[in-house]
Amino acid sequence: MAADSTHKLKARLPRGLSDRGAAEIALSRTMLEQIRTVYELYGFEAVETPAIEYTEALGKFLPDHDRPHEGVFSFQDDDEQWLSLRYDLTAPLARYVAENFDRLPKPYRSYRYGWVFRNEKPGPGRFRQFMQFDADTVGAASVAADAEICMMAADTMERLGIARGSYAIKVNNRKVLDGVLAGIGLGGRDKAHQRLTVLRAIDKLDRLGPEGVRALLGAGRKDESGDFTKGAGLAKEQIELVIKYVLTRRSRTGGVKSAIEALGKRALSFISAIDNSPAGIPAGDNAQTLASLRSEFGLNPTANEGLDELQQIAELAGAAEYKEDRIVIDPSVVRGLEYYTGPVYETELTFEVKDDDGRPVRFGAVAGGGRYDGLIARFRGEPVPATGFSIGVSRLMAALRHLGKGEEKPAAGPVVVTVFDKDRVADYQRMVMQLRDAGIRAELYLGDGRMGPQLKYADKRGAPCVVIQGGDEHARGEVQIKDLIEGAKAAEAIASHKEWRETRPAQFSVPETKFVEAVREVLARHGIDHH
RNA sequence: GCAGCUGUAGCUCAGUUGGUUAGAGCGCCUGACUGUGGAUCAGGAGGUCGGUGGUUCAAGUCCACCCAGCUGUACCA
Repeated sequence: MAADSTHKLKARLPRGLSDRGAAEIALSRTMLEQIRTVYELYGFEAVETPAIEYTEALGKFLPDHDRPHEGVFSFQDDDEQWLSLRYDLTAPLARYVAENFDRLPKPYRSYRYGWVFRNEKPGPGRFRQFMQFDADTVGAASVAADAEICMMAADTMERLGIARGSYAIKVNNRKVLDGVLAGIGLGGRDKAHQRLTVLRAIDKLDRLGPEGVRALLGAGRKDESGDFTKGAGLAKEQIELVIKYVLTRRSRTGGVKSAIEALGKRALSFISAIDNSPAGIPAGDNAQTLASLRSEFGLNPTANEGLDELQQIAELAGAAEYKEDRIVIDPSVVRGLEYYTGPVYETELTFEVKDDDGRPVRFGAVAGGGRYDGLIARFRGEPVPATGFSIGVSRLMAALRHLGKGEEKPAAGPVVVTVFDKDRVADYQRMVMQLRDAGIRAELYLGDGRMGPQLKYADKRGAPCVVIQGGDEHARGEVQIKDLIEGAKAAEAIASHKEWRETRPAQFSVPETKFVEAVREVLARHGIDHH
């Protein structure tokens, strides 16, 4: 392509993807580290699989016809086999476990994180490439495994600095849903499509409210843009039963005092304060919820089985002091319409997040999971019970970033050693090395320019201080150290440029032999880490 | 995918009922200030007005189609 100045290439990022800068990477690294710490504490071990799998291994979406299923990034290998970028970490884990089944300890407890890809419409907290962090227990049929994962989810949120009450681990069971639907005459193979429509409607309770769900269960619903969604076409009594079921959870509303507390870590420090906006906390009384569900729907054996499991989870969690302010039974949780077979859970943030224009932003669940006893069986022919969950790190991070109201404090930059005299670059380089040997981030100014541009550069880099040695200092065996942070403060009181330059605020001279020590003191004064 | 709204400088926006050479603030660069980041002042660079076609003597402005973004909705393994 010719470098034609009138038709230059437009630099642009494909939508749904994002570049990340230093501050974001630092935050991400901290979050991953904190999640990992909790998972390790629970005894899970690390495992990693590649981003690409055979398409057939990822699910039922084989690229039939000529083109692969939309939503998945797929391509053909040399041998014409279809490959796809993974769209979650669960299907690849199932492949890995099935392939290495004989040598893995059972139950096999593992965690992994990585990028996953979905080719769908992006939105707030929805990306085409995003990071997930999963933990799974394979080979344990006991609901104790599910209960443990719910507790771990709660621990993880708190470890990430999200205060109790500002998140909720909501639990439900697919068997209860199935039982309830069978109870209103939606059992059986021929009603599968209608069942799906009902489940989708239930899933929208948070977003549309009971009235919206009612409409979707009946004739249909018209949204605010005038678009119409066809409903499930249920009769009045059926609708009321489903609504009754969905609203069984006793929710109460309360204010969130401080959603984010004790973030401590510097990488998270840009998250300043959040609104004290009241938010609905999906609290409730699990025992009451269960009792109501049982009296209404317990006659159905499938539902009853699911309720037993939910009860065990609630009891196990409760015995470990994980009460309803953390883990709450919520009949409206549907999740993963396809492969979940028993308990399902999702984590929601209960505080409101607003965008730059002050409008509320809906992020949806930041983590989710459940029991998928059938997934590994696809590879092995024998049922292998498994349960796990996944944190949407990218979405969670997007939500937390929105709380920061845009102000991101970049991490401190390196100490910049300026080049005063071009003939003495070697000397300056040696000073840089002395700083580095002392464990201090440092760099030589590598650009061209006089002192002005060099200091401007240091300022832009967030350098805590610069080192200057001109001819005069050199002759005296001294170096100048300029504290840029202190200097910026002093500048507020200085009005004239002349005075500004002559006073040289926050700048001092030290003997050459002591300059590393002096730099170290400046860093310590500003609380900047170094070895 | 469907629907609504929006596209003017790097960013936020103004631009009269269609009328000379399309503006402002912020940001960026240069200088005042030849050994010093800020502030102030002066100057400068930066636009095929999202694209294409049409109506008109004349289009940033009106019309059609396309593209992109935002919001809602659908789908989401």
